Amino acid sequence: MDIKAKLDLIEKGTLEMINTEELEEKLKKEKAVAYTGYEPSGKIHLGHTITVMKLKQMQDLGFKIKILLADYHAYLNGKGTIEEIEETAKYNEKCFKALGLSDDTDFVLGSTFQTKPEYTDEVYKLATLTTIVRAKRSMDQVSRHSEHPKVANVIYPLMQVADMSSLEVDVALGGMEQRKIQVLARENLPKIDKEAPVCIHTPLLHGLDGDEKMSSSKGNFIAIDDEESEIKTKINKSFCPMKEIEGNPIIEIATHFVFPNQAKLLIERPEKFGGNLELSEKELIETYSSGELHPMDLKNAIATFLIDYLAKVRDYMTNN
RNA sequence: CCCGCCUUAGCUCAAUUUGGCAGAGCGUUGGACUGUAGAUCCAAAUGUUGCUGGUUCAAGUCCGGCAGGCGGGACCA
Repeated sequence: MDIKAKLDLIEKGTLEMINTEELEEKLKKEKAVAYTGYEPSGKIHLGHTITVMKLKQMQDLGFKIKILLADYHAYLNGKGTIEEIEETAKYNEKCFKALGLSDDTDFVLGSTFQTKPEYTDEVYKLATLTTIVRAKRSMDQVSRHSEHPKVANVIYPLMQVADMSSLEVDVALGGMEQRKIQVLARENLPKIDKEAPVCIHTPLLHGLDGDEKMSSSKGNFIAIDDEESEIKTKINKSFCPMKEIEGNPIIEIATHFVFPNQAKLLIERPEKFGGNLELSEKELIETYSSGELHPMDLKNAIATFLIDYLAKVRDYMTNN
């Protein structure tokens, strides 16, 4: 596959790449490193899965994949004691493997390197380069909002920037909520004589309740190891306004999971409502916006799809 | 180190001057209405009132101690 084709593949489904020219250079490298950091989370859900799938795709294209299990970051973000978080990290590692990343994937626990002298030295250097306002702003979409924000909130982004240098990352992949931290890295790493990675941002999934963001703290997600019945119930309870595409979580699941995976979505429908349909992405959008496709039929189709799509994951989770 | 204020349901907060059955909104759950969800309407559930000792027939409320949070002051050779 030529480089142009690889670039197109990587760009597919992303919101932005900063920037494409640099990524092209990275693609000429032998084993360029792509990384994503995740705060250990009680459940790995479809939102996480968007980035994991992108990592998997890049792995297939020859990238070395490093996943940071960001235990200290979670700790700084008030997600629990470091012991609890490390338990969760183990579970998350299993989830990521279940999603199909190969054995060549490096899983790195943050605390294994984030206290080393070279690392803290870089954090301190970054601390002298970053204003408090800038650091706080970079955390707007990432940190828990507290009436009593902690110093931890401004250490967090500095560490994330230092991670990229310590893990020798060529490409940093993350959801759009990471953008401000990533840009901070692009800006400040060169100032401490480190190379800034290419930054790639993927879209955020709306919560099943229609909330801005699917998030484990809000319970508005499909977890990758949810039971079949749970998937059905959750999809059925989901926000899904008739004819509306924008901000519709069920349509988003179709866009981000069905169609990258298969050309058509089978909609099983009783005869009295028009009988079965097989729709391409474009057709789905048209049919749904026109009102010809009822939300309930779409929901049933999506639930069926997800149950099948996540079957391998459930198997892996129970057998490993 | 000193002083003041705060801590009540998952969340935001009520519970007056003067101690008298711990409440509301939001959220959650369930029903009604929709061939989904939401919106709307109806209904329900939920408490170690931060912890602890005391006063009292009776304490969220008064007194003491402790913890956590917030603000201020002091110290600055």
